[in-house]
Amino acid sequence: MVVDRQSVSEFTAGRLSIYLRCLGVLENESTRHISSHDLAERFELNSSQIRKDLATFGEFGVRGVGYEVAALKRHLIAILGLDQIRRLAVVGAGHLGQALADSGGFRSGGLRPGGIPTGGFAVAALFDNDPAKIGTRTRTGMPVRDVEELGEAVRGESIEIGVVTVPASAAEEVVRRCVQAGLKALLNFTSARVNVPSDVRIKHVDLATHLETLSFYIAASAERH
Amino acid sequence: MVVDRQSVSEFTAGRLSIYLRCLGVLENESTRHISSHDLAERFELNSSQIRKDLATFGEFGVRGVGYEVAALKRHLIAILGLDQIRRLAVVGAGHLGQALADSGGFRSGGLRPGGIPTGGFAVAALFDNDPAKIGTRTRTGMPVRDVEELGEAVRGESIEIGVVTVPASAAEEVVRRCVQAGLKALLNFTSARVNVPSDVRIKHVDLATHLETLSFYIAASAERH
DNA sequence: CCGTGTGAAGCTGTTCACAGCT
DNA sequence: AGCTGTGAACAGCTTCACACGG
Repeated sequence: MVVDRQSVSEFTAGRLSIYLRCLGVLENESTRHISSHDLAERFELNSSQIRKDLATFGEFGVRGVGYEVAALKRHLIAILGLDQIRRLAVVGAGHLGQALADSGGFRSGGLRPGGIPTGGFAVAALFDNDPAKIGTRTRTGMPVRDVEELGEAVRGESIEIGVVTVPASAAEEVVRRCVQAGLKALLNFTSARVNVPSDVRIKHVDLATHLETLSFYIAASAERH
Repeated sequence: MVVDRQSVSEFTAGRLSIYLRCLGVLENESTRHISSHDLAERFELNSSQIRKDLATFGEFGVRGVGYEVAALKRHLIAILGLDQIRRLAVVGAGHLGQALADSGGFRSGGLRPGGIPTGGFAVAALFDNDPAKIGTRTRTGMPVRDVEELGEAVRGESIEIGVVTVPASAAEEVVRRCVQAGLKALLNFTSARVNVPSDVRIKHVDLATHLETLSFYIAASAERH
C-alpha cells in the first residue's frame, strides 16, 4: 500500500494517533481481537470512519473477524513513524518552554513484547536568546542554550521537530531560524500565524484562541449594536 | 442579530479570535478602515470567509467602504465575550499546570481608548490532589490548593473555565469533578478523550497527538506488511 | 453469517460571483 | 465605482449501505 502522505488529511492523521492510544488500552486489558464496531462503541468513535482511515494504508483486518490488536498497533506505530525516537528542540525558555522541556517529551509507542520502549519523542535541547537565561538550567537540569547554536544542534544531534514557545512578537524570526536550521516540522505555541515553505509542516496550538473560542460558547449573547 | 451560539462551528469561532488579533495589529498601526480584501491580503486569510463569518453576527461593514477597525474590534470582543475578565481554574500542578498558572492567563481584549484593559483571562486558582504539593507555591507565588476545594472555589470565586493538566489516567475523574463543580468550559491537555454533558464545552489540546501527526508527515513510508 | 473494504450519498465548510447599497 | 452581504457552486470530510471474502 503506497500513499502520498502529504495528501492524507490532518483529520485522518490525528485519528490514527487516537486509534493508537485506544489500542494501547485494549492491549493492557489483554484484548486480542476487536471489530471496528466494538472499537467505536468502546471509545465513542465511528466504525465506518475507523475502517476508512485504516483502509487508506492497507488491509489490516480480516473479514468476518475484525482486527488483531497487537498487529494493528504495530502497523499504526509504523505508519505514524513512531518506531524510532524523534528528537525535539524547544525554542523559548519561558514558563511553558521549560515545562515542556522538563516533561521530557512523550512516550508514544508503548512497549514491545520484551518490554523495550518502541519510540516516541525526546526533548533534545532547549534554546533562548536571552543572555540572562543562557547557561542556566531548568528544574530537571536541562541547560538553556544560545539560539545561535540551533542550526548546528539540529544538524549534529538529529533533531527533527521544533517547538516554538517564544513571545508572539518573536515568532516569525524564530520560525525562520527553525526552517533555516532544516527542521521539517514545527509546533507553534504562539498566537502568530507564520508562513513556512510547503515542505515544512507547522501546527498551531494557540492557547489564546482556544480560550477565546470557549469564551464565545459560554458568553451570553450581549452584543449591542 | 440573534444567533444560536451553539450552532456556530468551532472553525468560525476560532477565526473570530484570529480576526480580533489582526484588528489589534491594525489598530496599533493607526489604520482606521479596512476592506475584507485588504484584511485577507495582509494576514493571508480569505476575504469571502471573513465576510461570511462576520455576517453571521450582524452587518458590521459599509458597502463601498469596508469595516471600521475600532468598531469591528469592539463587536468581536463583545461576540467573543471578552469584555469581561474570565476566570480560570488550573487543575493539576505539574510542570505544565504551574507554567500556565505562572503565565497568568492571557490579555485578550487589548486596551479601551482610555488605556483600560478590556478583559481577557486570569488564572484564579491552581489545584492538585497530591498532599506533598498542596500548600506549596509556584515560582510566581500562586498557592497550590486541594482539589477538594474546587467546587467551593468555582462557586465562590466566579470561575468559569477549567484547565485540565493532570496525567491522562486521572483525566476522567478530574473532568467529572469540574462538571460537578459547575464549570461550563474545559480545556483538556491530557490525551484522554473524555465525555461531558452537552451543556459543557470541552476542547482537547492533545500534545501527544499533535506531535504524532507531525511525525506522520515527516516519516518516510516505512510500513512493512 | 459476520465484519471488512469501498463506492455512493449526505453533510459541512469554503469559495465564487453578483445583486444591492453607499 | 467600490465593497459588503449572500445565494449558489464547489470541495472535502463523514456516514451509509452493501458486495465480497473468510
